[in-house]
Amino acid sequence: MSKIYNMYKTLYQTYGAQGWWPITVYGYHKLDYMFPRNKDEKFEVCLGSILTQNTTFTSVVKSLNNLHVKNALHVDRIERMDIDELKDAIRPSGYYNQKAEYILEFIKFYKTLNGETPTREALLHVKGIGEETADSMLLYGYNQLEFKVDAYTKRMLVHLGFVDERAKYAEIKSLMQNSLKKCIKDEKELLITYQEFHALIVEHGKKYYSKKPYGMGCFLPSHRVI
DNA sequence: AACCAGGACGTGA
DNA sequence: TCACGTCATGGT
Repeated sequence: MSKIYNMYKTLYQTYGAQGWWPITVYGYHKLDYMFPRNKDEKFEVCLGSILTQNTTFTSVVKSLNNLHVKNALHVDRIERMDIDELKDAIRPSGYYNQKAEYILEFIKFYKTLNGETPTREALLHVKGIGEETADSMLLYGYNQLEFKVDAYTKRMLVHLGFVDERAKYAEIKSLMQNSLKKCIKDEKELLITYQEFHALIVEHGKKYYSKKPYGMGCFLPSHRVI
């Protein structure tokens, strides 16, 4: 019925469960989702979401581990940490000057939450948090039904003819969410599907949508009618 | 050696 | 609104 949902099923059958978001402290790539995430995990997901901007997650793991061995994977510790020490810890994931600032901006906001789930709107007002990072935090940290769209998602959907090249973030997000909502009525299953789908797209994207021309060898069916 | 990675922001037109 | 430059380390 839904080509998008079929796309998900094909990717899942191909690559299997991805188990995102990978938590580094309690076990990297652990495949149980742990509903709901505890406080430390939420915070780690948020930090990782900032750190992973335009970088590979393996670099992020190094940064998070640098913080962890300093026992600094906590709000108060990072806040009190010397700024240069923070920059040094997150250096492996690049843009360390910007990201250190972003992290401190986020922590200021995070403390006002008192453990509550942030709204998307509020997250977007924090410097350094754009649409993708906000959805990343909400989807994987707070288990909210916010589909995460990234560069791979757009490239793939453009290549397969689902959206136009100039499609904006919100349009692509709506396409994915509306398609999946029609097919999946159970909320928890829908959430896991959002979480897995994005992870599967990244896995698939690394193989077929990182080098130009994009989509070479991609086995997913095109949306275009022949 | 060039190119890209699980982006966001600031600027000028 | 939008195209473009900038931020930076690390792997291929």
